[in-house]
Amino acid sequence: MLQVAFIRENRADVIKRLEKRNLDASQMIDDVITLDEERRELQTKLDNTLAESNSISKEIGNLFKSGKAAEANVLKEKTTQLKEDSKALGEQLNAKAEALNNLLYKIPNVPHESVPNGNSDEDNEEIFIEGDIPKLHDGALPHWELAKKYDIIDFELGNKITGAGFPVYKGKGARLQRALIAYFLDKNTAAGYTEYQLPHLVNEASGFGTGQLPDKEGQMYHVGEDNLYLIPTAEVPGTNIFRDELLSENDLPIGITGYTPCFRREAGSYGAHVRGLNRLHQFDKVEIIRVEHPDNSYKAFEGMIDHVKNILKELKLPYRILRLCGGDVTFASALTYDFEVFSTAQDRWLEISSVSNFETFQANRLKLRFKNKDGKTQLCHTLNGSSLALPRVLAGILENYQTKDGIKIPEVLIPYTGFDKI
RNA sequence: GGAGAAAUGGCAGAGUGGUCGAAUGCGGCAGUCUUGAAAACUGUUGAGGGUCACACCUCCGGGGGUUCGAAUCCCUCUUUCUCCGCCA
Repeated sequence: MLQVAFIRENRADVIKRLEKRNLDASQMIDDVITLDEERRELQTKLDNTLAESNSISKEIGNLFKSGKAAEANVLKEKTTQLKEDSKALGEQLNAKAEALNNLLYKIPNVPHESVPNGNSDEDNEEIFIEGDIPKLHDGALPHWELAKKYDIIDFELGNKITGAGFPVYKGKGARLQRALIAYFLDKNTAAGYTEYQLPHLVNEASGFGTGQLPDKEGQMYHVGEDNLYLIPTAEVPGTNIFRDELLSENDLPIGITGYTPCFRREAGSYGAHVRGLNRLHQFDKVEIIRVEHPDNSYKAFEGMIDHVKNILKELKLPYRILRLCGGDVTFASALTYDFEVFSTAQDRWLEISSVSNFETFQANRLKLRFKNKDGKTQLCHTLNGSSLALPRVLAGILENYQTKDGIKIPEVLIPYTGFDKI
């Protein structure tokens, strides 16, 4: 969430920049400022009341010690009213602070200046494109047909065991999944990221920390009995490592990577565009997460982009990079670049990675701070990106690498798969 | 699952009703010494709110209570450790 002090000091600018999200935030921003003023006023009143009763208590202590019990008892009566006052003020203050917080939770991050205007994914800006789109033989198939033809992914079996959106990978399909995970992790660790194995269920506090709660509660699977959530992305456990942390400046930058399955309810998405691997309830992803000094976060962002580019280049997949427009950039993000791979047999682009800089938006919620050179505490910047999400990369490989007599395996993956053709 | 113990600053660890935001050690920062570094010595060093700056307020796992006054007493929840049981 945004910092109140930042909103207060940059009121007009915040409103103007939020307009890029097609959001008129002026009312909310003004409410924040008013609520904050009221909150501080109550706080001062409460503080003064408490100060008075603290000093009386001290006096009472001294009087008792010097044997003046009668005088002490007179003072005791004075504190009764103060106690009532401070209780009432405390309740008002809590209510005010809660109202302020609830409002702050609803205000999205301020987009970076480079974010283009726009309403939907159609307004995203293509900033880079690379790789040759292969000419496929006649009768080239979309990946769900290929999966059946070569018996490497069984969607119906997943339906039987669990339900739609939980595919079963078999034989070379399963091995290819494992190969991709290992390959991605190796690339990430070679780039300096520390590998983590993270929990696949998280508690409520973690859900709030990265902002899935309270808003996107319906998108996560919830384990009611223990009040835990299945992670929709490794970002959640990975970033919550740093919840309530006060780092030293020397600790930065931090880069971690981890493979996890991801679970998404995807309530409300149906139709032809979700066929096959295009949209699943459970899928695999290797994530990269960075904690950065604010001065360095955009440089780090570029570094992450280059890193993902390098992987796609090695896989020899045709891809493009989009700078998301104000209408499409996610709630917590200031700047997001999406990577899309061209799926030749479907004749469409598939999103395979999304790299974002959240600046201090997540860190403010997480209370992730560092002590700067002057000894002051300051919020860190957080960033994350997929490196990479498996299913659509797999779709891209199957479709782009298909030949009349089998699917070739990208060269860099052969050491991981142990075979060069499906 | 049963029995017991515990949760304190960046970390370790004292503190059982007022003089405690909290001893001590480590770590961090600054300085002295040194060609430089290390060691040693000296000083400094929790977080949040509030203020131009002070003052002041809050915080000793979370929540509630007793009391004029709570890190300290009571209730409750959570977590950790030890022993027993079960077990990949």
